[in-house]
Amino acid sequence: MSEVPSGAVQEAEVGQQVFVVDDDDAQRDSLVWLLESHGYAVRAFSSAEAFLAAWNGNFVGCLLLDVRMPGMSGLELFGWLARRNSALPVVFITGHGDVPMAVEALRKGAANFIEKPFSAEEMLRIVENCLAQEREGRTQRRNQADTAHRLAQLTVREREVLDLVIAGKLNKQIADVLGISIKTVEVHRARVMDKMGVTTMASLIRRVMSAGL
Amino acid sequence: MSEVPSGAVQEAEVGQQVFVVDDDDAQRDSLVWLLESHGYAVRAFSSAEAFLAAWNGNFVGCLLLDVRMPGMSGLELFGWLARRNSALPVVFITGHGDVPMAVEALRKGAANFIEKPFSAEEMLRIVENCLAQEREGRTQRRNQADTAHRLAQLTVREREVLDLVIAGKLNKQIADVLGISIKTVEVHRARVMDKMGVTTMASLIRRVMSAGL
DNA sequence: GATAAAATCAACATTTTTCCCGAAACGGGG
DNA sequence: CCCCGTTTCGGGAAAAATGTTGATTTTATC
Repeated sequence: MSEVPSGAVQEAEVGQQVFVVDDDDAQRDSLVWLLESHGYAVRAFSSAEAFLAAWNGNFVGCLLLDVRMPGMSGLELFGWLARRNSALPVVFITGHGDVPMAVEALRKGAANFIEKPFSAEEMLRIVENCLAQEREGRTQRRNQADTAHRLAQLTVREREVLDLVIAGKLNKQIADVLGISIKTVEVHRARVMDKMGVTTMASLIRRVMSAGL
Repeated sequence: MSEVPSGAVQEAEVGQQVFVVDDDDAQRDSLVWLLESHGYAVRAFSSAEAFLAAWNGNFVGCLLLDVRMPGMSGLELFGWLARRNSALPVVFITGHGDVPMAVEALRKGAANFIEKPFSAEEMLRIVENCLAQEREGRTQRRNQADTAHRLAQLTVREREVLDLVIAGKLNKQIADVLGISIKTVEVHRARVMDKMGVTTMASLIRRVMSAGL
C-alpha cells in the first residue's frame, strides 16, 4: 500500500485573519479597530514590503489592500501574490475613483474594489463575503493540492495508463496503444488506483477531473 | 436504441455579431462604423427596449451596452438577460466614471467596463477578446445543454441508478440500496448509457460532471 | 558492482460487467 | 381493451476487471 496520508501541504490550521496593508497610519488604525471590534483577527502592515516579509504562502483569510502606497503599490503586490499562486482574496481600497484601474484589478481576480470613504457596514459586509468565499474555496484547493501531489507520485508509465483509463479505453486497448501485455496494464492500473487513494473508477475520474486537466 | 441526435437546442448556426445598444445616435453610428469597417457584423439598437424586442435567446457574439439611457438602463438590460440565462458577453460603456457601478457590473459577470472616450484600438481589442471568449464558451455550453437534455430524458429510476453509479457503487450495492435485483440494475444502467449517448463509464462520468451537478 | 525502483509478464481464482435472449406486472392514453 | 413506456426479473455466456502470488528484466542511483 502506498502511504500518502491525505494532505500534500500540512499547514497548521489557523483561523482566518484579515490582513490590512495601508501606509496611512490613521486610516490603517481605524480599519484595524473597526475589524477587531467586530471580532476579526487582524494583522496590519504599513507597506507592501512589510507584508511580503511576513508572507509565507500560508496566510488564510483575506487582504485589504491600499492601491496607492510609497514603494511597492497595491497592484504590484497583487501581481506578486498572483504569480506565486496565492489564493488569498484581495480587496482593493482606493481614494481616487479610477474605473480602468478597478476594471483591471477585478478582471485579474481581485475579490473587490472599494472607494474611500466607505461606511463601516459596507466594509464589514465585504470582509464577511470575502472570508466566506475563501472558506468555500479552501476545501476545494486542499483537494486539488492533494490530488496534484498524488498525481506527481505516479511514474511516467502509470500516468500514461491513467490518461488512457480516463479516456475510457479498455485494458486491452491500453495494452495495444502502449505495446505491452494486458497483465502489465492491470498492474499499472492497480498501482494508480492505490496511489490516487481511490477504490472505484468513478472516484478516480472525479478526483482527476476536479483537479483540472 | 434511443435517438437523441446530438443537440438539444438546434439553432441555425449564424456567425458572431456585435450588438450595439446606445441611445446617442452619433456615438452609436461611430461605433457601428468602426466595427463594420473592421469586418464585424454589427446590429445596432437605439434603446434597451428595441434590443429586447429583437432578442430571441439565440444572439451569438457580444453586446456593447451604454449604461445610461432613457427608459430601461444598460444595467437593467444586463440583469434582464442574466435572469434569462443569456450567455452573451456584455461590455458596458459609460461616460461618467463610476467605480462602484463598474465593480458591481463586473462582479455580476459583465465581460468588461469601459469609459468614454475610448480609443478605436482599445475598443477593437476588447471586442476581439470578448468574441474569442464567447467562442470558447460556446462549445462547452452546447455540451452542457445537450447533457442536460439527455439527463431530462431519464426516468426517475434511471436517474437514481445513475447517481449511484457516479457515486462509485457496484451493481450489487445499487441493488441493495434500491431494493431491487442486480438484473434490474443492469437494465437501468444499460438504458442510462444509451440515453446519455456514451459507451464507457469514463465518458459517462465526464459528461455528467462537466454539466455541473 | 550492488541496491532499489520501475516495468514487465504469468498462472490462477473470483468478481463484476456486458450482452443476448425472453417475460411479466403496472399504469395511462387512445 | 389494447398499446406503450416503465419497472421488474431470470438464464446463459462472453468479456472485462480484480486480487494474489511469484518472477524476470531494465534502469537509475549510490
